[in-house]
Parts: sequence; C-alpha cells; structure tokens
Amino acid sequence: MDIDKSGEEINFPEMTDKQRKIYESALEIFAQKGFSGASTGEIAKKAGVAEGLIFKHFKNKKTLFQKIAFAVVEKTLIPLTVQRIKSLLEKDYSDIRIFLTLFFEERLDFIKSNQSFLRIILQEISFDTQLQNFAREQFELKIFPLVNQFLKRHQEKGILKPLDTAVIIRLTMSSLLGYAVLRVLLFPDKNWDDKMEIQSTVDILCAGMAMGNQQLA
Amino acid sequence: MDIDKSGEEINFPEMTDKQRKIYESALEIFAQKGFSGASTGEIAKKAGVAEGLIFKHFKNKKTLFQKIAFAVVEKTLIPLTVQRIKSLLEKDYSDIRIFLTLFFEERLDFIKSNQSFLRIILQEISFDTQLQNFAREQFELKIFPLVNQFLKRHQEKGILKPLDTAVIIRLTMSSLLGYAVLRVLLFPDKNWDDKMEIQSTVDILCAGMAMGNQQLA
Amino acid sequence: MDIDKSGEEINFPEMTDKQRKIYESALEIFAQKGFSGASTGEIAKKAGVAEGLIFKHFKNKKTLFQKIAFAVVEKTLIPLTVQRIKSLLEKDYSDIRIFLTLFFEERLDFIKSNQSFLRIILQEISFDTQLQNFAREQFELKIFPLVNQFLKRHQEKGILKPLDTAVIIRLTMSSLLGYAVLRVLLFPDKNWDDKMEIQSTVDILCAGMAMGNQQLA
Amino acid sequence: MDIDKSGEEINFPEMTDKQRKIYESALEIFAQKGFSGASTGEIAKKAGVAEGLIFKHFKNKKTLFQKIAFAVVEKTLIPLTVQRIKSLLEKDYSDIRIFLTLFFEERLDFIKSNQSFLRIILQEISFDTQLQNFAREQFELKIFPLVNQFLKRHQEKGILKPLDTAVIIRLTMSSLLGYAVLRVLLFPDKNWDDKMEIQSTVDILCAGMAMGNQQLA
DNA sequence: GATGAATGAGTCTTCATTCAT
DNA sequence: CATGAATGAAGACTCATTCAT
Repeated sequence: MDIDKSGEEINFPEMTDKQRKIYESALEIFAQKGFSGASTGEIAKKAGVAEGLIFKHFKNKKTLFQKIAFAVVEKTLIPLTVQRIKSLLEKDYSDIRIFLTLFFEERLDFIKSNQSFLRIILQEISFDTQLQNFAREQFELKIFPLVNQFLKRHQEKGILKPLDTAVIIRLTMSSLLGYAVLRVLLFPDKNWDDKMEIQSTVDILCAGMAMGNQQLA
Repeated sequence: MDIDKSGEEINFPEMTDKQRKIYESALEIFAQKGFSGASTGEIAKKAGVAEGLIFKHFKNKKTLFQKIAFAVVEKTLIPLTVQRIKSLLEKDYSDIRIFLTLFFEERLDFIKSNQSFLRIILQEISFDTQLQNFAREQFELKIFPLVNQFLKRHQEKGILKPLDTAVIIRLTMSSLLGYAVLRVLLFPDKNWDDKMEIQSTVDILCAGMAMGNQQLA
Repeated sequence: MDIDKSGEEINFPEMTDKQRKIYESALEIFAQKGFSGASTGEIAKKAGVAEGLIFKHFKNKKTLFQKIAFAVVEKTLIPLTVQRIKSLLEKDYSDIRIFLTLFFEERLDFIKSNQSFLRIILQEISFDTQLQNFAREQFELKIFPLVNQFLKRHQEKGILKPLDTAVIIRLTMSSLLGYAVLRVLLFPDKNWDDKMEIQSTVDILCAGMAMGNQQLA
Repeated sequence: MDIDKSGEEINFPEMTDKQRKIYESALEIFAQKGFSGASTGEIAKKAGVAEGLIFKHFKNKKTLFQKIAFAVVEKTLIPLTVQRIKSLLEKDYSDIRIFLTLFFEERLDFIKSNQSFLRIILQEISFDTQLQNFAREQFELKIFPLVNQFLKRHQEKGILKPLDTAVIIRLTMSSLLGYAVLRVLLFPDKNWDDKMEIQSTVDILCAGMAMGNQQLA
C-alpha cells in the first residue's frame, strides 16, 4: 500500500461510505492494472459492495476512471504538493543547492509514496485533452505562483541567475521527472543510491542556475 | 503512422508475409490502446488475416505482446539508435554544447518518430523484469561503449570535466527523458518551442559538465 | 426424457429457478453427448438462459459437470435406490429365487428409467478417483447395510448358503450389471426377452447361492 | 501402453507408414479422451505428421474414428480372441470348472491388455447401429461357432447340462463383463483379489450349468 | 504423398451494465 | 440506498478442414 497517510484525510464529504469504498478500491486497482485490465467485478469485490452499486454512483466504468483521475489531481496531488512544499518555499536560502537538494529529496519521496495516484494520471493524461488542460490549470493556479514567487525572491537577492522562471521550473521538473521515471517506474529493482544521484543532478543544475560563488562539491 | 521509415528495412526474414502483417498490426494497436485494450480480433482485422492465425504463430496474446516488446528493443530501437548516433559520435567537438544540442535534437526527433515502439516498451517494462534486464543489457552492450569512448576522448582533450561517465550519461538521458515525456506523452498539444527548450537545457547541463572556457549564451 | 418422475421431487432448495434449469439441461445434454461433446451454449439455450449465467453459478464447465456427477449419486441414485429396494428387503422369502427375480426386474427397470443419470456417472467415474471413492462410500453407507442385514437374516433361516455376503452382493450386482450393459447400453435395439433372460440368470445364481431344496426350473 | 504385443503383428498391408502412424496415434488418443475430447492436431503431432495429412487419408475426424472402431473389431479384437481361446477350446475337460476358471482368467487378462481397443468400442457402439450389427455378425461368425461346438461336445459327454447354448454363453459373458467393468473401468485402483473373485463366480455359475457330480469347493 | 499456412465457425469465459426486489 | 441475478456482446483461444506448394 503506497497511499500517503496524510493524503487520506483529504476526503469527500458528499460521498457515502460505500461510495468512498468504491472510489478507493477502483483507484488502487486501476493503478495496478490499468483501465482495461481492471474489472468492475474486482473493484466491487474489493470494495465489499454489490456489482450493481458501482453503476448507481458512477454511470459507467469510463466515468468512474475519469472522475478518479480528475479528483486525484484536484483533491490529492495538488493539495499534498502544496502542503508539503510550502514550508520549503517559505524559507530563504543563501545557497540554492541546499534548497534544490531538499526539494529533490522531498519530491522523490512524494513520488514513491504516491505511485498509485501518479500511475492513474500517467495512464490517462496522454489520451485525454481535458485532463491535460485541467492538470495544467491546477498547476498554474496553485503551484506555479508559490514557486514563482520563491524564485523571484531569490533572483532579487542575487542567489539565482535572472533566467526566465518558467524555464527554471521546467528544467528542474524534467530533470526530476526523468530521474523518477527511471528510478520508480522503469528500474525500481536496481540498486539506486538516491543521495548520490540527487547530489550529481543538483550540482549540475546549480552550475547553470546559481550565481557565481556557490561552489560545486 | 509514426513508424520510422528507415526502421522498416530492418526485418524478420524468417516470417511469412501474414505473420509480419500480424506483427505490425499488433505493434500499432498495442501502442495505441495498451495490452488489455487491444483485442486480437481487431489486430487480425487490421492485418487482414483470420483471427485464429494469430495463435498459430504466437501461442497467445501475452506472448505476442512480449515478442514484440523484445524485438522492438533488439531489432528496432537499438539498431536505429546506433545507426543514428554513430556519425554524431565519430566527430570531435571543440565545444561540447554543439554536440549536446545536436544530440538532443536528434534524440527528440527519434522519440517523435518512434512513439509506437516506445509506448510498447514503456507499458511493459515496468512490469516485466526480464525485459528490464534485456533492455539494460542491450544498452550496456551496444550503446554505452560508443558513448563512453566518445566521452573519454573528450575528457582527455580537456573539453569535458573528468566526471564519472556513467553519471554524465544518466544525467543527460534523464534530462532528455524528462523533457520528452512532457513534450511527447503528456502535453503533445501544447505549443512547444523545441529549439529554445533544448537550448536552455543544454546550456545548464554544459555549465555543469564542460570545462571552463565554453561560455553560456 | 428418461428422468424418473419420483426422482424429480428430490430437489435443491438452495437453487434459484434458473440455476435449476441450467442444472437439469446440463444433466440431459451431458448424458446425451458426453462432457466434451456438450457445449455450454447448447446447455444455456435449452435452459432458456443467457450463456454467461452458467458461469455465475458454476465457475466453469468442468465444475458444472462434476457438481452434477456428485449430486446425481448423492441426491438421486442413492435415495431412489433406497426408496425402491426397501420394500423388497423388508419382506421374508421362503424361496430366494422369488426375491432375486423381483430384485433383477426392479433394478433393470430402474436402470432403464435412469439412463441419463447413469451415463453421467459412467463417463466420469473411470477418470475421477474422488467420485469413485464418494460413490463407494455412499454405497457402503446407505445401501450395503440394508442388503447385508437382509442376506444375514435369510442365511440364519437356512434359505441362503453361508457364503460371504460381500461376495454374494458383488456377484449378483455384476451379473445384473453385465446384463444391463448388454441390454441397455450396447444393444438396446435387439429384441430382448427380459423375463426369460432374468429367469435364466436367476436360476443359475440360485443354484450356487440357495440352500438345497429350492429347485431350479 | 496397453497394446497387446501379439496383436501388433496383425497389420494393414494397404497402409503407408504415415497412415499407420496416424491410425495408431488416433486409436490411443481416442481411447484416452473420447471422440470429442481428442483433437486432430494432437493426433497429428503424436503421429509425427502434418495436420493436413490426416484428411488426405481419412476424409474427416468422424470417419477416422469409425474406421478405427470397425477395424478394431475385425482386425484386432476378433482375431486376438480367436487365437487366444482356440487352444482352450480344443481340449476336453472332465470338470467344467477347470475350463471356466481358465477362460475367465484368460479373458480378464485380455481385457486388461486391450483396454484401449475396448474403450474405443464402448464409446461408439451404443450410438452406432451399424457397429452394433457388425460386432454381432463378427461374433456370430467367428467366435460363436467355436464356442458352440465346444459346449455341445461337452453336453454330449454329460459334463454340461443340456441348456440352450446361447443362454450359457450370454450368462457367462455377462458375468465376466460385469466383473470386468467393475474391476477395470470403474474401480481399477481398488485392491482386487482376482483369483478369489473368479473362483467364487465360477463356483456359482458351475452350480447352475454343470452336471451333478462336479462338486463346489 | 506430404506439408503447414490459412481459414472461419465454434468454444468457453469474462465483463460492463441493467433491473426486479 | 443496496443487492445480486441476469443479460448479451465481446473476448481469447481451439479446432476441423482446405489448399497452394
């Protein structure tokens, strides 16, 4: 079970108990087996409800899946992210490498703990333009401003080079994503030395983004 | 159809015409719909053969899928990659940024043209340890030595910092992968300025990996 | 339809109507065509239900067949046999030939009326050790004691020779079975004179088993 | 493999090697799995020939099966029986029990060694009137006269009671058949004491058929 | 004669979905 | 709200049979 415990508190007050059970079981099974690989029968069994009940609440399988995908973004991934990075972003750093290292560690940990949620999104998002837009909007509305403000503050202080903040964010994110895909999805069984890998990545990123006197190791 | 034309020449001489048709149709449909989402009926129809014939040649759906996944790595992705990067790696560069830019452009182009193949691999590889090992072996045998030799040569010339070549390769690859996932899989419909994005990425990577006098833009 | 009418009253209260319909149709079709020769589609059609319903209740075709085979022994063949031979065994006979004649007639009639059930068992029993044991147990528990007590009583009265009752039973049964196999299974279309055949058989058996003064014809 | 070795010499000169291979493989597989349970693919594989070849020689599966059933009667069961019982029937017996014991032992041994052939016949004969007639004809033509002459000879000598020989034969055969069905088909795994069982059966049969002074044990 | 690729109807089974209770 | 029996279409897979070589 890789469900983030703090995430479970973020709940859906409008749902009945059984509805929520269905939702949670579906989430887990979709994450394990993909949309087509999961069967409503299995979901119902895991949720401890009658098969028919799923269709009282969710109309059909596709809808159930999509509702989950959207809700995962809005109710889980975004809030959890905000909650977790807020404290990191509130502080001021004299050396950006310290921040980046903490950030990468935190995000990798987040990805590890929330694989179920992420797998759901990865499955769906490349086929569903609506979800793409929704995810982007949510990101731009709730995450981007926080990070942007943080970056600008440190650029003003001369800690960061005056690059386009969107570029900084994308680069940082894609480096992280690249590592995470290799680390978590493709080769989870390899012996990874996360500390060292993050260190190397951060060093190189910093060399490009940080102002002069912050030395590499 | 996003099948790389030069790739189609790499064929399977032991296959009959219909067998190859099955193989190709299956590849495309699996890439579009995933393993469970694809039906053998649809594959047969697209291939223009009787459904039963699939099972004469491939025993079952899972085997068909796996054979494709393995063959894609061995007969398509690896040879195409070798063929395409060889000319890049034969030259000597006085500024590593020139190489990295060409490399990123080439690889992104490759990823765009071979989405079908890559999607197949991505689907399967996170569940199939055998495929993971096979892919890693093939990479370490056929790609790594080429790149390694190139890097060592440029380190000796003082163009590259004397970092562990494995780290350089992983970092470069994961930056590329991260960008490609965003660019091709997750948000293919966004307006991307590839030239600019690659430029920024390369600049930052170079700042970390290149020796002193190669200036950033 | 060769289903024994009195047998139909022995039913399965836990079954729904459709479930029973499936059960009955399957019984008949398996009896006619054997396990592999029967198709679930045909069974469903005969039962007037959707084919899928069979698998809601019985998991798979083999299970359906086995459930039927076991139930036929326990719920039909054994109870019917007990019910039918009980009255024969309660009486006392001064000439064992009278009993044997009645017994053979009754059993042959029973076999004729319950061919469906018997064919099911014969198909399965030579391949299924569990069914063999179950059938033997049921016989030894519910039939053997009745007959044994009857034989002992008549041995004490000096009507029957003091042979091992197990041997008497096996001989009588196998003579009956041999005749029944020829009569009902192998050559049902021949013109049989059952009265005469039974008479001859009984005469010879009696000569071996009955005490002295009971004369042969 | 329960094929009688002496039987294999009785061959089909008009068949090619492969045809005979098909015939033999089919015989064995039909015997094991029944008509519907056997597949032509499996038969071809076991015979080491291409699937299509079966249909060059035998037109279709049903025909193959029927040809086998008829040939088994004509070329195997009858000749083997004749060959084996001839020596038994040529002698003269002063006590019919000696003959019957030898006969039962020989026949039980025969049934044990030729189960494959017998299972084929049992499957088919109850559904196929032609085979019924053919089997009866063959029996009446090739076996009955031998036995009949033997019985008449011993009746004339006062060893056997002057009963209808057809009745004697049927009774003897059905006693044997009944025992064999229990012994070989239904409960092959039970611990049988064949000697004792045959002894008891023969004793009782003799008491009915033999003339007075041949005492029971 | 012999092969084995190819067919297409058929088999068992699963599954999303509906509906009476 | 909740159940689970029932459906029917579709799924993967098998198999007897044909045919070009």
